[in-house]
Amino acid sequence: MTPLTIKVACSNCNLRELCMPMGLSDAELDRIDDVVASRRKVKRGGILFRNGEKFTSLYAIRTGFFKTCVASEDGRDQVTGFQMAGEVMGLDGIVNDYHTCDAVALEDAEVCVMPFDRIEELSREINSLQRHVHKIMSREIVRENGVMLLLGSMRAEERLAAFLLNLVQRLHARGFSQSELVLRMTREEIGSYLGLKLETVSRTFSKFVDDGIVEVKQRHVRILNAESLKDIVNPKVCD
Amino acid sequence: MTPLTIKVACSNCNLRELCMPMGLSDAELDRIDDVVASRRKVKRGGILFRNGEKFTSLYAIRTGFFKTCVASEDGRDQVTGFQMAGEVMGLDGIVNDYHTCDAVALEDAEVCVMPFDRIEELSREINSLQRHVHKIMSREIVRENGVMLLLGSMRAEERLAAFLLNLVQRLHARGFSQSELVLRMTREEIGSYLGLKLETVSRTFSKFVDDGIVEVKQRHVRILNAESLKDIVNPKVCD
DNA sequence: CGAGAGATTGAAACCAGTCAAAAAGGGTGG
DNA sequence: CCACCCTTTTTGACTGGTTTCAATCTCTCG
Repeated sequence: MTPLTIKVACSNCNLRELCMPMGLSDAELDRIDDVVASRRKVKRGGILFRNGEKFTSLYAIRTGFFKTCVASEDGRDQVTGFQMAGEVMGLDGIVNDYHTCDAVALEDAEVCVMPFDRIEELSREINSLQRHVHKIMSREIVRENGVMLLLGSMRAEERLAAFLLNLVQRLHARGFSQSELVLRMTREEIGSYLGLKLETVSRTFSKFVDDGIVEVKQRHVRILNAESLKDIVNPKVCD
Repeated sequence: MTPLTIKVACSNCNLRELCMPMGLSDAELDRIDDVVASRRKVKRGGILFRNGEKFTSLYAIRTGFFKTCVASEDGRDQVTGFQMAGEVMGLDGIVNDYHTCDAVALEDAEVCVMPFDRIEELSREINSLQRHVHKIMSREIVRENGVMLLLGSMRAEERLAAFLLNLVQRLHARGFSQSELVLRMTREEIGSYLGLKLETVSRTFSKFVDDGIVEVKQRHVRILNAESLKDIVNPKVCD
């Protein structure tokens, strides 16, 4: 007989190869279970944390899909990232003890709440956890470097191509198709992330369809020619 | 009599309020001195570390001024930041054990080399150091969020205004003037950072001069009207 | 003093933005 | 189950900010 309730724990989470416990031994895994204080469900459109809110915890996504966005004083805002299962949110809050962005669920979601003081405590004892926390933060820095390159020097087609390739690659790492994906976000949110207007995103999708590179039906995208996408991102200079 | 050589140590560094040892007690300060393994001088134009190089250490700037830049495969590159005294470089290297950007000195510089395994070791023992390391990484994430907002949604004038205000604010924190600064980088490097061409940077400077907001003489900039700059960055919506 | 890197300025081209209208979905309530 | 409303998406025409290309100018440094 299976027990009625399965223990809330990293050790039996199917994301353990991707998420916080990555690279930990079984013994260490048991100890990290204490870090996950609780789970929290967030409905589509719901807010996990918002700009200005007190920072207490990091959040690991169990299911669902999020966007994070920052806003300037005059109301402009910018999507800074899209996060999926196994990814960690909330790192922005550490420096000033309050969050500097909003985290919004783009579909019904569930996250593991990891109080940061517990993480710090435990990572003093478990070297591989300490290392892992550092890597997660460093990975975010490197990711943002890439986005800066994209925003600073790419044209609309290059940005959208890079975006699609990145999404599909991350989905593939989670066992989904390499060529098909369902966008969880609107054209406007894609545009905000890529520094483009929603009309430009739409037009660029249409162009890719005309060129036979992708099929698009609303939010369903099928990549017909990944090589072309890669060529768009990194044009080969021939001379 | 003063000793002939002053010990290479955080405890007698005039940047200790700004740099790695920030917020540590005197006792802890003595221990963190061990982290700084050595100093390294980098000449103007010299490279501290480059993309692909093995990651071993973080670097705290003692004197001088750096830029960091990433490059895409097809040769495009993007300045991801300008760093000055007391700021830490190399965080990008943690995640994959090699650096993913270049760090180039824009003037003769000296850095403190801090082997990362020593930092990890010591931050297991000294809570405030652990916290500080986390804050430094988080600060970099938040900074990059701000740059994404800038690159994604601001126009040329807004970008340059934000850039000048940011620079002068950081210089002021280091005891320099609130209204005068010397740019250590070329128009092209500013443009790369701001996602603009060098001509656009130059034109925008000229426009600010015409508007009486700044005086510019080559790399010397005097801010005549900081309020105007702030208004440009955050236009007041009046309705 | 001359050479070369860096900066400024002008004119034309172009990519993305803006404004506007229409089409396509998706969800809700009768 | 269908009609209707609202959000999202697409497409067109036009505008405008930035880039591109080119010429000139200014400093710095050997």
